[in-house]
Amino acid sequence: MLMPELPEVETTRSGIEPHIASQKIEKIIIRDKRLRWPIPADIHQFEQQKITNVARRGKYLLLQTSIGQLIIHLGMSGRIRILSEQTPVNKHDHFDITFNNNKILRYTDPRRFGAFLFSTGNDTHPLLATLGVEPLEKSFTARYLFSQIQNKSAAIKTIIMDSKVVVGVGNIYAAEALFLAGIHPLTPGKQLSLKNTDNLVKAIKQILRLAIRRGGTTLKDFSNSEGKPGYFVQQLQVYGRDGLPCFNCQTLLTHLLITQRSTVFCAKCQK
DNA sequence: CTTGTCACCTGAGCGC
DNA sequence: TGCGCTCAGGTGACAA
Repeated sequence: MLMPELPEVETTRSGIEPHIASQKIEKIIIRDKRLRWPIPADIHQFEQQKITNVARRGKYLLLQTSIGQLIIHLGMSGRIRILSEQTPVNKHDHFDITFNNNKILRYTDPRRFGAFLFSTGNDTHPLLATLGVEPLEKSFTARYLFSQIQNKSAAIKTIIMDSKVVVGVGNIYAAEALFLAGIHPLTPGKQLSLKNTDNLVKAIKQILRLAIRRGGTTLKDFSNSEGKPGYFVQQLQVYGRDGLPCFNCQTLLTHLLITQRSTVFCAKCQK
């Protein structure tokens, strides 16, 4: 099973949007408040509020209303489904948001690394305040990333996974983007040329867009009770392929730990 | 400021 | 059949 990265979160966002946009929250049912942070008791103030927008910032899902927004993070094993009200509750179903159209948004998360929080008024939640740029927006340019890596000796893989620099690039797509760009994951940030930085930015955008397109087709059953995540596995070039031949040059792929994260790359294609 | 390390949590997969 | 071990990983907290 793979973790929800930005493409999976975006696919979830676009999948739930038609079911809950403009709907009124009837009730918030909390079965286990012990997520990464305890679910705040006063989150119930969002009951009777209408969802005005279903947005995403990085890997955070934002259910917006006129009094503020509900913030959902899927962590590593979180999943959201839209179900009918009588669907039986299973282990790890930690909260429901019920709507006046008789649908419920059910959050399931075995590892409880996710979050269910909120902010009110015009406040920016502290978790969202320090986030960097969205990788798929125009503001994520070669020049921007180049300026961010100038004084950094950290591995480029670590830098692109830093949410203060750019959001939504997790371990899987970081490895894939570096392969696509032909860049060695350990390259110190400051050593990247502007040209290589440009290649990397393009690779990140390309890999995320492709994954979102895939998700759009393979995840579309997320709203039924099976809710099987259909990820991007069949497209992965390096992630999880340690010791297997590079699809490009047949060299056996190399495994490395970079800041405690498993990293696979091709020593021949990535310099 | 940067950089590195750890904790949180549970299920899957494996060796024995 | 089942026990115990390791691994997976987003991200905040904290140390250096």
